Formats: sequence, C-alpha cells, structure tokens
Amino acid sequence: MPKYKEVAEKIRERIKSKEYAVDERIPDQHSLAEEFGTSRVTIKRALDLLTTAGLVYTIQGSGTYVKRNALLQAQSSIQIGHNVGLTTAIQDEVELESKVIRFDVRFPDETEQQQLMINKETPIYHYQRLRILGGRPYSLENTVVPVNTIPGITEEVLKDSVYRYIREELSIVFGDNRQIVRAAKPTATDKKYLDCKDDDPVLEVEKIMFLKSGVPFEYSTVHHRFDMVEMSFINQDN
Amino acid sequence: MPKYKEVAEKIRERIKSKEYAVDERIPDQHSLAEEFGTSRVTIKRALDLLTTAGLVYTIQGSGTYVKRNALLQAQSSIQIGHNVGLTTAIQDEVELESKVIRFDVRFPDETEQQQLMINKETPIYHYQRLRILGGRPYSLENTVVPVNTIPGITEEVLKDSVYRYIREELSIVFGDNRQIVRAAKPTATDKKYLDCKDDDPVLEVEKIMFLKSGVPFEYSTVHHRFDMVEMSFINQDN
DNA sequence: CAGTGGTCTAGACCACGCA
DNA sequence: GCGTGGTCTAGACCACTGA
Repeated sequence: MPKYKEVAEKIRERIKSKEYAVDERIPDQHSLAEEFGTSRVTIKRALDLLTTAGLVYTIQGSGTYVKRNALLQAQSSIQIGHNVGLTTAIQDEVELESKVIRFDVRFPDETEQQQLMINKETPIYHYQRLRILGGRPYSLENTVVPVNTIPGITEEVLKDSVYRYIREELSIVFGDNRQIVRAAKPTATDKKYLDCKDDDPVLEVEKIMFLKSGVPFEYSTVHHRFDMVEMSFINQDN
Repeated sequence: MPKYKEVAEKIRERIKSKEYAVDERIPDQHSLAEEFGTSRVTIKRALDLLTTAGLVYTIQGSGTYVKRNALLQAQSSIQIGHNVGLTTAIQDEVELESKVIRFDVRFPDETEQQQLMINKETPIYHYQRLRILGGRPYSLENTVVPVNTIPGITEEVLKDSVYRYIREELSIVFGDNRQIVRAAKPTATDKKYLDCKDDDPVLEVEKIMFLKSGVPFEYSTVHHRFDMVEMSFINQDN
C-alpha cells in the first residue's frame, strides 16, 4: 500500500478515536510530514483523500479541520465513489433467489443500439429475472447484454449472479454506471410477478453499466416494490 | 487557474475534437510534460482529473487511453462531483413559481434533532412550498432549517430561492448532501396540491444538506409528480 | 528488457487568513 | 507579517505491460 494511503488511514483512525476532535483543527502539514517521516506532498495527498471521503475540509491560510459529521463517514476504510446504494428493507440472513422468467438471444432495437453503442446486427442476450428475498418478490429485472462483450451467459449463470460471472469467470473489470430513477405505475407484468396492487407504485431504475474502458456492457430497467427498496446516495458538491 | 487544470482542459479539447481518438492511446506522460513545458507530476495530476471525469483510463505499464464513451462526458468543462441531477420533463423558458403553503418556527421532533444534529431546544424554521413549472404543480417540499445556522428567512426569501439567499446574502459555502429516494403513494396533501389521482405515485426524496464544515443546515422531504421529475446520477465504481 | 504509469522527495514560491 | 494550505519542479525508484 502506498505511503499516502497509509498516512490517510492513520489519520482516519485518529479521527475515529477522537484523538482529533470534531470541529477542531488538526496539526499543520509540515508537522505531520515530520511526524510521519514523509514529504509534505505526501501528507497533502493523504489529506486530499480524507477530504474526498468527507472527513476533513481545508481553508487555505488557516488549516485543516475535522468536519462536524465526520464520524458518520469514518466507519469504514477509505473508499470514495462507492456512494450509491440500494437498500432493501430486510437484511439479515435472508435467502436471495432469482427466478428466470425469460431468456433469449435477438437483435437490439433502436434504444438498445444507442445505449449499448452497438449496431443493429450485434446480437444481444435478453433476460428477465424476478428477485426474491426471504420468499418475497421484490424486484423485476429486464436486461440486455451484447453477446460479443459478455459471452457464455447461461440459465445457470442467471440463477446465480451475472456480475460474479463477469468478474470472476471472465475477469473483466467494471467501470462507471449511469442510472435514472423514477416513480411509476405498475405494469401488468409487475402486478403478476411482484404481486402489486393497482395503486402500488414501483421504483423504476434504468441503468447502463460500463467497463473500465468505457464500453457499455449492460442496459437494464428494473422495477422494485415500493415498500422494499429505496436508493441512497451522497453528492459531493465541490 | 493552476497549471494542472489548464493542461487537463487542453487535453479534454483534444479528445473532444477527436485529435485523440476514442479507444486509442494518448502520448505518454514524459512527452506531454515536454510538450506543455511542465514536470511529469503536473501531467499526472491533469490526467487524474480526466480519469475522475470519466474521459480516460490508465493501465500501468501500458499507457493512458481514451474511453469508448468519453465523448458523452467531454461536453462541459471539467467538474466532477456534480453527478446527481434532477430532471424535469419541461425545460424551455418556462416560469418557475413557488407558493408558500406553510411557514412556522418551532422546536424539532426527535428525527429532526438527529438529522440536523441539534438538541430539542434549538428553534427551527419549518416551511412547506409548492413548486410550479409553467403553471403546472410538480413538487411539494417539506423543509426544516435551524434558525441559528441560517438566520433571517422570510416569506419573501421563500418565494424566491432559499439557496440563493444562503449563498449570496449570507455568503455561506455549501458542502455535501445525502439523499434517499423512494416511490410512494400520494398523501392527502399531495392529492390536493399536486393534483394527484389515487393511483398516481410520487417520487419521494429525503435530503440532508451540509455546509462545507459538515454542519447540517437543511432537512427536507420532497414529493415529486411521477410524470414530471426523474433523478439521474453517475456512479464511479473505483 | 525497454517503455510506461505510480509514488516519493526536498525545496521553492505563491495565495490566503488572521492578528 | 507570520503561519497555513496550494502548486510546481527535477530527479529518482519501483511496478507493471508487452514484445
């Protein structure tokens, strides 16, 4: 592990253990450099990490301070970016199941061509899965994936985890993803599989996943039961 | 403007103008340093910016490459973090109006105390606003704000923009915010003001806004008409 | 093994806050 | 004007990729 990450980790510990108190100024970069036996640049990089992680903020000419809400974020190791999450109501030791409703290969329609940046002759997998948590259905996925990019998908893979297959079997590295979230009325399919009543809304999430190289490899629209799923995220407004 | 940002900006232009083509390798850091008359460290910082912006990716030992989907992000100037947005269906030249439904001062309940990190004797403003776009109501806000942190809110301010007031009149600097998004059934108030039918869902957004110092200054729950608002965001999964 | 990116240093200068 | 953070350099070493 590089030195700047080590230093950042140590400072994070100090904040967590309240050695550096909330709302207070921490020692200046020169002192820290001396203490940790590094150059000041390295200290600066460490503090930049902690700034992005939301633990501290700096005022030029004044100092570096611990944020009032730092302890909320100080729990886990430093890893920025991981800031969008799906939360399901039930969490503990409940069995996650996937039921494959549909599994085809076909050519993409216009929207799919655009979103996946492929032409109309590039074959895609198309599958629909019902996700079940502790016996209760909670979301219905509709997904298309280019065969060229992610080859070898089988019904077996769909019952397990597609992402695990891509990561572990194909050793492909993920990149960003873009999502759009809406509230929507349930479709006929939703009512059938998610057991929605007529006036039960669904949380609709449209998503494109990219590889590290920027190649889109999955385009999906998921309907979640409104009473079992919410989405949370942190927005860094720099 | 610092040199590393200038360099990043120039490289961004080259990608946008296709001088550096998508999926191709760009010149190595040593050459770029020479060309721009900077040290290699400065080039590295510039490339880091572009990486975070989603324009390029690096493979150690191999080079720096333009991402396949780079042109999507290359439009505007470099500014990361601004990655969560509210999109309203109608955009062009439509008048935005705010109708104040309620405006009080009171003490906070338990949830509000927790979210705003204040005690039960800290007074808060509490207001409810209906937002109207081109004559059509589209969202209903319910907001609480500590009087100490943001003093001087008036009905006049509410009719204009609270954020503009905070930024410009009080010259206070914003920081992060956290949001939770859900689909929900309309409440009686929603039906009345947003003109929702019984089976029209709403998009519920619960939000806490923080100052740069990490002090929370606003806690709100907003209900949006499902057919006028959606939320989009980019997730950097590093 | 040559080329490329990732990290680190010591020292310098500048911009800003604050007394 | 002093102390603080922000930027920059020149040069070094290491880790990794790919021929």
